Amino acid sequence: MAAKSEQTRRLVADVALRMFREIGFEKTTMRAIAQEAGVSVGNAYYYFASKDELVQELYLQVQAEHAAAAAEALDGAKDLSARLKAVLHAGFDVMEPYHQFGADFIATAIRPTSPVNPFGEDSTAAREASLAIFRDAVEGSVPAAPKKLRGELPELLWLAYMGIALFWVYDKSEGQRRTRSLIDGVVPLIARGLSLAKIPGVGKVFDDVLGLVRSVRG
Amino acid sequence: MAAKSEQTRRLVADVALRMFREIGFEKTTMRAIAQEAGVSVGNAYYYFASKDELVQELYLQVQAEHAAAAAEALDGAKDLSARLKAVLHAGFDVMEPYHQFGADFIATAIRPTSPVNPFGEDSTAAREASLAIFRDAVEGSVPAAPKKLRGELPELLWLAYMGIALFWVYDKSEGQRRTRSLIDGVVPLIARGLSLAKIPGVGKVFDDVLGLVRSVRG
DNA sequence: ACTCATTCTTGAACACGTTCAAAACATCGA
DNA sequence: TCGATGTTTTGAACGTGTTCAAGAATGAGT
Repeated sequence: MAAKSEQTRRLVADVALRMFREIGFEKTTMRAIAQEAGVSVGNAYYYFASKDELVQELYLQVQAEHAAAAAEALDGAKDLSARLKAVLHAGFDVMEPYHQFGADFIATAIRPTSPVNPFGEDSTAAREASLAIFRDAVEGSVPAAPKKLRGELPELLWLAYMGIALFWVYDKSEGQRRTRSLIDGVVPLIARGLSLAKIPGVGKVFDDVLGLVRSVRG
Repeated sequence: MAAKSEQTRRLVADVALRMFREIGFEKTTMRAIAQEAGVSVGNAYYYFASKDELVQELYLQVQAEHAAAAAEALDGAKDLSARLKAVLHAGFDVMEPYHQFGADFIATAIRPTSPVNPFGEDSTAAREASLAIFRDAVEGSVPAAPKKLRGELPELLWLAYMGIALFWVYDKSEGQRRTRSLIDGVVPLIARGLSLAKIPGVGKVFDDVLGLVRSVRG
């Protein structure tokens, strides 16, 4: 019966995620997870090859919630600024309960060999899902973003999102309001910056930036 | 005799740094360092409170080398592009032997509590030294950078340097030539971008970016 | 009902970073 | 020379993530 197996897996994952949230990454030892879940340590390892894989589980869940929250928040937002803010704020709303966990998460995630690494191969699916959120924000925008930028824009915005997430991890202000201000400040600037692409002298530079992005991505 | 104590400290640090370079972060265990240095584990801990502090030792050394190499490379470079390239390439020249180590270094350094965290308080001195390199590059530039940008520019360039360093860590191409291409591509774009600040419509956006940077830095 | 292969579960064991009480050593004033 | 005081060194011990040989439970085929 596959259901029983899946049940144990979910139990371990749920206990781990709750402990991550409530007592943080370091205090959530594999032994503590196992004990709390009423299984042996080895059994937890049967379902998750490493503690990192439990972090990945959290990553996937947060991302699914972000996609759902973003889709809802995008409803009714027309211009790019509003849509970007919607998507970004939705992301940090979802991440809020895990703020204290963020530091350890990033330390894990930034390692090239980590399954959670957002640039790595192991998380291609997760990255695509995350990218799709930004593609959605850009493509549904009225007025539309400059045509020549539209292809690369979601990826660049996603990259900016990673940067803001890093800022958020370091943000010790209550409720991370400094991160919220950053979003509200930077998004209109991005939108205005993009509108500059029409100016001839500026457009050339934009083209070269895009060229560089393309050549470097390979 | 203070000399003997300092001698042990240097011995441990030198052995550790060499092992970091030669066999990487994980294989360089505290026990291995101690054994190779001919001291006990506890003795290594008497001088370095954690493995991270040995990483910090490496960080300081690499940075001192960077400052020296940059100063030399800046000699004779006049315009901002040339000076920036000089400084950046000098940095990665110095870091080259530690490339495989880079991933673990960044995972350590990105943790807000780490003594090596480039944004943290423990490394204010190190960050200032690193910033000074970029200040030097900007201030000695002929023609000079736009006046209104000159204050924040070194900090922004340093930030870009951190971003390129992250790219470098992931760069698996031989000799990290993709990172070198990125530098050669992005630097002229930065220089050209800055020259756009004179265009009225663009200048306003620049001003707002600077305002945001200032308001967020606190 | 009885194999037998597969899936699941266990807990002892390993190497690691780190801590700490105790020992060894050094320095110095009397 | 002798103790007293401070500095340096030691190695066993702790808790951690992870591994693994062994056993228990399950299920399919006869």
